[in-house]
Amino acid sequence: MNDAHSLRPSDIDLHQAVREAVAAALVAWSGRSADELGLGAHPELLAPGRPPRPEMGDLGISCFGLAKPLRRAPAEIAGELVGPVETEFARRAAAGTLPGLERAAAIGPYLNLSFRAGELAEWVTSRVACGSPPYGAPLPPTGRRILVEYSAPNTNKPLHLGHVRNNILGSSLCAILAAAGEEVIPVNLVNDRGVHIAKSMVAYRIWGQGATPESAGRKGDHFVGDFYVRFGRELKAQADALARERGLDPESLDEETRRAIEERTALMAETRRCLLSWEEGDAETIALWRRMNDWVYAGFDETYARLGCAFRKWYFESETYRLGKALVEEGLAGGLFRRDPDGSIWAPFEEGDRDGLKDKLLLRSDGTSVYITQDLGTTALKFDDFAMDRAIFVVASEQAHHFRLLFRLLERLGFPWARRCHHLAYGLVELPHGMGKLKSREGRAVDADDLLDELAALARRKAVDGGFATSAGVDLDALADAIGQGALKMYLLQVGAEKNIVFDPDATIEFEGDTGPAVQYSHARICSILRKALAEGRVALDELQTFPPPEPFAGLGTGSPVSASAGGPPPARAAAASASGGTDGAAGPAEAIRSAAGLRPGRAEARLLSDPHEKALCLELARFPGVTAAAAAQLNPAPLATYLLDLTKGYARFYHHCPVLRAESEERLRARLHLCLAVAATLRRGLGLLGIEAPDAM
RNA sequence: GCGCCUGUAGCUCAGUGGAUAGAGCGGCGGAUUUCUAAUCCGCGGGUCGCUGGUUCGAUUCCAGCCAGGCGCGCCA
Repeated sequence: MNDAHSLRPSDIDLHQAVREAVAAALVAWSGRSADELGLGAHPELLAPGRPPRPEMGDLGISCFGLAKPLRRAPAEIAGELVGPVETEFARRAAAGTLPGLERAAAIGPYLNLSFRAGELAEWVTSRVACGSPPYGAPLPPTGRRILVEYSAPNTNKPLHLGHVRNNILGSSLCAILAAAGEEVIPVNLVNDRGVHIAKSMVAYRIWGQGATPESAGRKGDHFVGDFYVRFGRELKAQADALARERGLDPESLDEETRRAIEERTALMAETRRCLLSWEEGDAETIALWRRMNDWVYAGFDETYARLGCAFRKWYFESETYRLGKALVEEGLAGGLFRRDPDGSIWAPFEEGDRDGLKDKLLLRSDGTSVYITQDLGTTALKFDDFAMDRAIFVVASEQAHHFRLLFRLLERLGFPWARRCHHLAYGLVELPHGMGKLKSREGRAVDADDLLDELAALARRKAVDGGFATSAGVDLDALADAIGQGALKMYLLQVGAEKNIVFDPDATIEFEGDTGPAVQYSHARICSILRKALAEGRVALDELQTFPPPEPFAGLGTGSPVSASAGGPPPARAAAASASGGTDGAAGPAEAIRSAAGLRPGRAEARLLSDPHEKALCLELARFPGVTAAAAAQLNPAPLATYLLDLTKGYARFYHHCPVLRAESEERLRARLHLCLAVAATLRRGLGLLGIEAPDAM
């Protein structure tokens, strides 16, 4: 607890430490308080940036913002600040809280700082491994609790590409927030009732002939999805026939007419009967519904485990769809809503509402609820369950309007937490060439499992063709899946959530350049170097500093309600991370690489790191705490994804210019090993926050 | 008609109220037969959609316009 309070970001974050030091120097020099200078209100005023050319300095501070409070020209301020900054940095370097300065210089209105390379390397690498906390490990608890709802599948069909983006975004966000010290509660809200489920059930009754996923040898969610697709096909046939009976051309019906005709088919009549008997609690119908949903959950379980998604709690629409009615009645009684002559209840919005909202139906004339009614109730239920400080809904941007309405209505109903709700919208995943968006109803969706399989197969082929992963004991299947997912996740997370993505299933995903596998590859090569160093006795195992390994955020939960209630064995692929590369036993060097990420802190060898590539790499490492903090603050994994690609490029340059095992001296070898380990640890932890595995060998 | 999102290199995308706007892919030319070449180095490539405003300074903020996407009272 005390540690949590005494820890400041500047203890591990170089940029923060620099900002604080410059602020102190500025206060001392100007004789004004930080508040007078506007630093309290705008701490980013002194945020260090990167000068355009490396020879100008490692970090630069723009003095434009100081011109006004100091009533001096920016270039003058920069010039006069050089001395005080040097003094302050010298003091802090002596205390070990900052690396020493090699040079401080004003270039125009910029105050540019260069560190002594060795001290920078020592400062950064020791904090990566042994900072409190080390890079990527969870920061001390903020005391805040954040609920993140994501995935939200339907139980009539398997997950598709749209869910993949949602799941990857949602699970990564959970990991990033947890690393920032937030208590994260990942939840799933399953749409397990309604017409679409009834359609699958009707189709199964007619054509299923008592088959099961086991008897059919089909994954449960696909098994059920097949019946949903079959229903759609048969429905179209029946509707076409009906249309022809009436002398209409089935191919040229407008949507409204088609729907009207579909409603008159025998299949839809059966579907309505099914829905009704479900609502009445008919035992046979409920039993079938349970059975089919359990099949689906078993299938989801596998896919979630494979993707690394887990939930602390599952909400089911079958249990929550009646909620919200009472809130609407309450609002009506309180005069917030109005009842129309037909009995329907509405939330009125003024003409010219600030969000452009129009009157919204809350209860139909027959008293049944609509989508938003149940969401009102479900959201209230979530706050009752967890009393969280924030609720984040990871849902496609198509529903932005729905969530604006939802939050406004909750606010109107007087819930103080309504303002703490946030819709994290993400763009569509579109197919190229006007193939349209990925809706399963159109039967053209890219299936999630197929996609993962295809990527794994592609990665496997590349590994085999390229002569990779040849060492004995490598689980090629697990490795290929880790790489395929690495490619997919980095591809999706690199792009801002708000943007639509064009996804070409044929082109799939690249493995070279700015890609996940490139990052994984760098990590694997570092592991390889360390393995060799250990094997050759260049460095001893007891020189490794161990601390709890940086596991990806596990979500504190279970894969699915099925395994939750059954308390079953962990999903088959849950151990993929540890199966994906190590060639040694648990106590061997590979295990040390996994669990240990750095040499002991403060080793003098780090001071030998003076090559420009080494320095550049250290500067890149130093950005990590700030980047993860920004990702958490913005609820956006993208900055972290691009950072890891940058770090990878920095490492690759170092790798090609600075031999490690063939360094000119043993001291230098150790120093470079130290740096490599710091990079590997940072890559590993960063990848973990994106839900990407870091195999030890590729 | 209204609301929200997007518009940056041939393509896919980063980025920022400030220094000469970056990366990957694609193209071209290179790298002591490697600590794993899924790598590295070099070259070429830009009216940051258009117009105006705020500012010492705008690709970034504001307004209008253009183009594309998504949505807008009984689907979820």
